[in-house]
Amino acid sequence: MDIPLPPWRQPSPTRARAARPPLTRDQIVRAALRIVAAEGLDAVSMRRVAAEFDTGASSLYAHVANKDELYQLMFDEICRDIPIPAPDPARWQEQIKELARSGYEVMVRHGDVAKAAMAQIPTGPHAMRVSDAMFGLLLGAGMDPTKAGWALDRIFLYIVADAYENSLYLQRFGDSPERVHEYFVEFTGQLRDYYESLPASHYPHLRAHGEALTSGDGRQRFEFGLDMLVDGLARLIPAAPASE
Amino acid sequence: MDIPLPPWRQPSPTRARAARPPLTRDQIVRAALRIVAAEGLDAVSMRRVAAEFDTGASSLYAHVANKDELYQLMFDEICRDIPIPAPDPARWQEQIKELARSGYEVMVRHGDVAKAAMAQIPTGPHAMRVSDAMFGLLLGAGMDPTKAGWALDRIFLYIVADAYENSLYLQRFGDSPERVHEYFVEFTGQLRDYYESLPASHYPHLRAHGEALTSGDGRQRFEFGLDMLVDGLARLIPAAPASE
DNA sequence: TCTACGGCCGAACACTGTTCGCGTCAAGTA
DNA sequence: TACTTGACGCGAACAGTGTTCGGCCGTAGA
Repeated sequence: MDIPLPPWRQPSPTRARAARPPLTRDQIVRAALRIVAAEGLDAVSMRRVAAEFDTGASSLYAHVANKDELYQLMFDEICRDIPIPAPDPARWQEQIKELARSGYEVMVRHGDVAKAAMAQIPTGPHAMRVSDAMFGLLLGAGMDPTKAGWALDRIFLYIVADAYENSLYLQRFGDSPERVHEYFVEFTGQLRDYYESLPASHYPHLRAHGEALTSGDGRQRFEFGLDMLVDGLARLIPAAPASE
Repeated sequence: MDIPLPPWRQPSPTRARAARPPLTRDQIVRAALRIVAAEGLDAVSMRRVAAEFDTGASSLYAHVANKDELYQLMFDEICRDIPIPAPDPARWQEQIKELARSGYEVMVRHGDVAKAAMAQIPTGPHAMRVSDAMFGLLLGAGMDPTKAGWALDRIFLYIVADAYENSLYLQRFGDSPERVHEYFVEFTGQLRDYYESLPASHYPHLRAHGEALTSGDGRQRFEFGLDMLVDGLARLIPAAPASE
């Protein structure tokens, strides 16, 4: 039973079980995020992630319950990169916008992880840190806790939804990030032409304002919607003069 | 060649090619919507839809380019059910909310078709009819076309995103629609307990307001966010006193 | 020293969207 | 009336997917 192996039959030439570092959740999550950044979320399959460690998909299931949990872990890992501002109640509107922008930027930078974030109550440590900070800003502005909780929910829904929508556009426009802008210009041009070619009898307003409907890029639109939300919030502060 | 078939070998017992009505896009789309209503969007596979006509998946590809186009057609078909209010500029805020509520209701009623609507510029005839109406309300309120276009975009993003999130919750809570409410109550209860069990050193605000954070159902939250958006909109009307 | 256990992993299952190519039926043309 | 053409119907197959099963092995505990 203990016969030494002949030299031409080593226990798999050099690599197999030689000095394999054991898998960990963190390594798996980071590998998945690497794949998202390089190839998009659709490329993140269990087999693809496992291939990053020269192994099969089933090896991952010892560390991660299923793909959904992997998504949650990826989202939480990303939230680590969102900076938290020190609360300054006088500037609460601007601070909410700053935090929202940070979150949006992080999501957009990490491609379509936003998809994994939709419809998840944030329960990871880093996601909750961001939630707690935003909630604190709302409370500090003088809102009652129930409305602050709803506002928190709505603002995050907006951030995640926009980031998700954005990622779907990028995905549709092709894989080359440097060509995205010209594809975008071409696409909005076609869309404007289409609106302007509609019969005015059926779609009078779309027909008349094709130019306005296709103006502005993702950032401008995000900012515009953020203004809408925060301005609407100002009405909910009981005794404050809404804004300066 | 014209020998009559022996009685034990009829041209497929009774049903096969007897009097098959030809497939049409409309029938396919309606069958897909039937499946969504009964079994959820995840059950809508090409094979499943084809099975509704006792045929194979490949038969559908003569009428529908691919699954994405089928999704778009389903979404547009649903938009047919959204009633369009006759514009009354004096009540523009309430009318925007009515139209938004109608859209939300229709999406929620049709389960997770909202998923198919995210990141789609609406180009179907019925979807554009709804867009044109909402755009008209915004213009009628006195907004300049560019801002009205952005507002249109943001409002629909909000509606679709919330409906989508809602459908994901329903899906997660199990298949029985009558049990959804009690699952919801149980889930929010657990979530509240979880928040209240957090270390106050790390998450002071979440810890302190678990009750407030888990209050309100989907409708209340949708309405709250809608108020935020429309109130924020009121600031953009040049010479109007914001509201009555 | 033996035994248990937890991580590793190939194979398999039941799916998915989509394509290929063969049939067959209906309408148009000579 | 005979023939051709073309569109639709559809079984089979391809390349994927998430997940589970069962066996393997190396290490840690009794």
